[in-house]
Amino acid sequence: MPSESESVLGNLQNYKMYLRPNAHLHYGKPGEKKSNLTKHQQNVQSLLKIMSKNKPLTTWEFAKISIPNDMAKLREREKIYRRLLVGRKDKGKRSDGILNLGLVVKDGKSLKTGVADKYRLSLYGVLYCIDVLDFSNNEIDKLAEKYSNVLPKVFGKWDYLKSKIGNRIYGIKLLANGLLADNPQIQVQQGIPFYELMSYLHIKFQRNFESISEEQLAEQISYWFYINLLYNPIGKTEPKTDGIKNLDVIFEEDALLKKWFLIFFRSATKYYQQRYTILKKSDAK
DNA sequence: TAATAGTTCCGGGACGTATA
DNA sequence: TATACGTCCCGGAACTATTA
Repeated sequence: MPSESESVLGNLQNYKMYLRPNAHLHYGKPGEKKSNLTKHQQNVQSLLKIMSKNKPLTTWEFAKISIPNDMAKLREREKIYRRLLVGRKDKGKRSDGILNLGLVVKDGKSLKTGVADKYRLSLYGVLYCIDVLDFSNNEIDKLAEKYSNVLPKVFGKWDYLKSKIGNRIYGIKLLANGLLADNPQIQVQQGIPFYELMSYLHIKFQRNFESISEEQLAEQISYWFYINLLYNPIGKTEPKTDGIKNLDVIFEEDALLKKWFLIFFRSATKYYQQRYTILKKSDAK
């Protein structure tokens, strides 16, 4: 049950068009030097970084990570973090926190004393970290480990995927950078339905422009990830096989994953067949 | 066992400074 | 200059650990 203080997430187009530029505006852009950031922006980024390395935690626990020994300073830091997350009220005016923008979500409760909310990055928070915080591959690995249950088909299989495709796994950076790859001008090798599948992916989720559940968003991101692996710039290496068989390297030891992807592939095929039939019937001759 | 101290979480506000 | 932010105050509730 999302409360009024939490934001509603949209699909990937929404991320590209609104959330990502908005987050850049408020909390910093990729490649921006740390010295150019306001203190507030640095605070937000350092909190996001802590979140990327941990499971869901309370504001108190986040503060404790930075200040383990000094109670007075710890209380102060806890307050800073809580205000960054949930916003604050000053002279009757309310200003939003990062929970409101959608980079962070509540996930679970701590019952140590009373009830306290736990927080973690949203999927877009994850993408923002990869996009802006200049993560090394090791940091992405760590993030994938902690967020494996949020993005099960990618982060949940991270080590397996890495053993199969190596560094191409970090192609997730392209998505974080806002590259949806649904542009027909992107050139791929013949016989690879890269553009067709990417386009269909966006068609499939277009109804979710304004609102999407986290599970559905994880699906969209996961499809994007595997479709992206089909991409090979022309002239680099000749493909040994055609079409989505290129993904068999990954799928051969994971039948469920293969099935999941094939269902998507077939519904794409069906979609284009139906469209083609409509065109065919309306041909003036 | 009962009092005391410490921890975790929440909230409000004053006030000076930084940012637009 | 209006607004947002940082820093420093404060107190209450509810629980746990320590001490006497």
